[in-house]
Amino acid sequence: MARIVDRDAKRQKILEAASACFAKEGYDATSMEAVASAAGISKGSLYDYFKNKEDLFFGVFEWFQQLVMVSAMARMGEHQDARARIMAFADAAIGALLDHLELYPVSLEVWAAAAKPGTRPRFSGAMKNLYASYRAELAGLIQDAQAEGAIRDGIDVEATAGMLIGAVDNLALHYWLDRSFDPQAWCRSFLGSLFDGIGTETRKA
Amino acid sequence: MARIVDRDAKRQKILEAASACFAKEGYDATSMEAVASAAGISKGSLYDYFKNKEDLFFGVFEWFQQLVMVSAMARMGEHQDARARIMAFADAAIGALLDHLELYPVSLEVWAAAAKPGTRPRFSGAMKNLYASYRAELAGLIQDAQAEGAIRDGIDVEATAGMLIGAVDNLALHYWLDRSFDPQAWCRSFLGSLFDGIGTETRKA
DNA sequence: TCATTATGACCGACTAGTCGGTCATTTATA
DNA sequence: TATAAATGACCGACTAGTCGGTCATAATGA
Repeated sequence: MARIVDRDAKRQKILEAASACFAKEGYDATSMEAVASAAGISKGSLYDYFKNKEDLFFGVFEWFQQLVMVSAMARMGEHQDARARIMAFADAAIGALLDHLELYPVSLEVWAAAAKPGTRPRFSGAMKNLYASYRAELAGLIQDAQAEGAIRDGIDVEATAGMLIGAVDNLALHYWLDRSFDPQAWCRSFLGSLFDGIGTETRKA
Repeated sequence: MARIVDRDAKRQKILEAASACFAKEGYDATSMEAVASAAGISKGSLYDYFKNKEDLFFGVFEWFQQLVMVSAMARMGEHQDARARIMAFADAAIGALLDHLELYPVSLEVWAAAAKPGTRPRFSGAMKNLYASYRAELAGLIQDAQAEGAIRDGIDVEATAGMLIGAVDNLALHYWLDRSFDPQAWCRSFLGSLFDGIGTETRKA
């Protein structure tokens, strides 16, 4: 039997196999034996690549995170218009999550891990960073739009970015749960409303 | 030892004790022995009140859900203005979640349970219903506002309600993770932006 | 080139412990 | 005493992580 020489490639393969297991069965219900078997190696070998189960799962989380990021990047195009850039950002984020919807349960398990005392700091810290970076990205786009005169001054940029990121994240969650609506359409429609306002009273300034 | 006569009261007590355990340690890390001990009974008695661990956890979920609902109701006041009613609805929802923030991890565990094959239908179904009812409630308020002329026609009511509910839910999640911002302020500011619009171009119609 | 040695990937049986759930027994009440 | 409630010892199934050992390949050197 050919011996594997590329450790990184093998690590990747394990992460892929593990992500499928974790997504399908959940963290606790996934045994290291099952992951090893899915990756086509033995349990002992698994421990040559990952210190323990938590490390393996954290690796899966990082891998998934990057997968989504890459998908999102690929979906973002060039846009002159600031408003179009914000739309594209939201579209890309949702699209990227939909691209890998079958792995979405991994995120749910990460949240659960962030709630457990043992793994809390590691996972909650990572989540905090992840959301902060998305928020900062969107906040930057909003400020650009303000500079271009497409979005008015006087709005709370942080709050707007935070709420929108939250809404988009939640959208993926609900779509995973219920496929009876079109998340992209919801998001576009909602962003349109946000830009134009849903109220009938005359807007100030 | 005084005999407990009120089975329902005892059930309540168990649910309270169990919710604290599940919130603190997570579902899998919480043993039935630990719950029994926290409730001041023996493990065997626990099984007189709940068929198995999953049932106990589902009971905790329902209990928590109701707790939040009651909190939210208590926070909703009477408002003539449709816009104020929507603001109050969001305020009440967030406030209610903050009232019981220490139990929030239970929600995370419910999501994780919804991702596991064994418990998926039961928990994902319950979540679906829960969000659908919140969405319907908010959609109703928006339609009322339209009827009153406070919100313009032509917006996608379902999408708006869904996105807002998602944003609010996510807000609680992030506040649980990171206490460095004021969720109520974010939400009010965001709703203000949504009513008035953040764009500078003249709104149609 | 070929024999010797070193490397480390790979394996899977094994340890040591956990925990959900049961049930024969005990305890308390009416 | 009869009945209902409460108990906790016990069981069986399961699994994270370990470790001694194997062997294909790479490195070395004569």
